[in-house]
Amino acid sequence: MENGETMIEKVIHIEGPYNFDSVLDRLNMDPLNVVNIDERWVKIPVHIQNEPLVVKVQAIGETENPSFIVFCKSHIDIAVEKVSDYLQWNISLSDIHKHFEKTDLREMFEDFRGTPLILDFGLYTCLIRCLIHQQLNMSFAMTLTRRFAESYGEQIDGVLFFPKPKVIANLDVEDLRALQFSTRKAEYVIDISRKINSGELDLESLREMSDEDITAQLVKMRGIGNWTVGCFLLFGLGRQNLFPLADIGIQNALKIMYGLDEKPSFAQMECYNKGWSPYLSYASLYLWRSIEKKTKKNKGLEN
DNA sequence: AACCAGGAGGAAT
DNA sequence: ATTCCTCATGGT
Repeated sequence: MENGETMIEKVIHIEGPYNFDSVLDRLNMDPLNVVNIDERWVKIPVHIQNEPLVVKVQAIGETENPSFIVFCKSHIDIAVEKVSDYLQWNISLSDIHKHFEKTDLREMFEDFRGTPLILDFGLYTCLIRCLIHQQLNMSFAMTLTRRFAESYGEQIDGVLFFPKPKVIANLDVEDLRALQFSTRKAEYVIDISRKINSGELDLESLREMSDEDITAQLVKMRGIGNWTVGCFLLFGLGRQNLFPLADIGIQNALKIMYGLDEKPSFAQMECYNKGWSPYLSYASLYLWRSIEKKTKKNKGLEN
């Protein structure tokens, strides 16, 4: 991109509302992502025919009339397809906003209008990130993820590509313990990587399956519980009707929203969310958004 | 300085 | 089928 090699580019228009600045804001919370808030772009690591390729996406439109320029060195059409999936450009947020106008999340959806669900950059990436995030505060979870990616990933054109299953499959528990993983978490991550590497677990094949079938299959594996499958379905596959009951963030958001003295029970949560189906994932997303703290970096950019 | 974190597994009921 | 305990370590 900066090295003089020829770039191909393509302009994409999509249906609004779609607030790309909120996307950049979220991506920017993860130090692994290469984001420029002022110039409104992000560089996304994709694999095309097993070859790594950096794709830069820059916004040139606004929330109600969103458009982008996509830049990369080759395979522009496949690259656009990939980033369309990751950034969920094919999902109509106007329908979803219409649905929530009739619910008690109305204000929240107005406040964050056009905030799309975005996916992790790859299914393996998503699954491992979910595993690492289990029971950890966001800050430490990011630290662990960063150490993991920097230690075993690959840096290409200034973008860090997430480690491949093959590399992690060959590690010992001690290697991840050295990064301050717990022994258990290290075992989970390595075991699952080995299963993927050996072909015993094929994440791509899950794309065709129902949420229920995927859950049944994944929960059997050591280290993957309901919460992790929920996150995988949501941030890996972009399934629209997930509501992670066990998630402390959702619980805290509901507690604040309804002015509860304690975190809500599962039964209460099921009761609140009745009207939000079949877009529970978006309810979850906006609830998370409602309690997100801004990073120091973003605070500095306000006003 | 306790208590909690965008949980999960295993043992003890 | 539930309830309780442990795991590692950083944040608050």
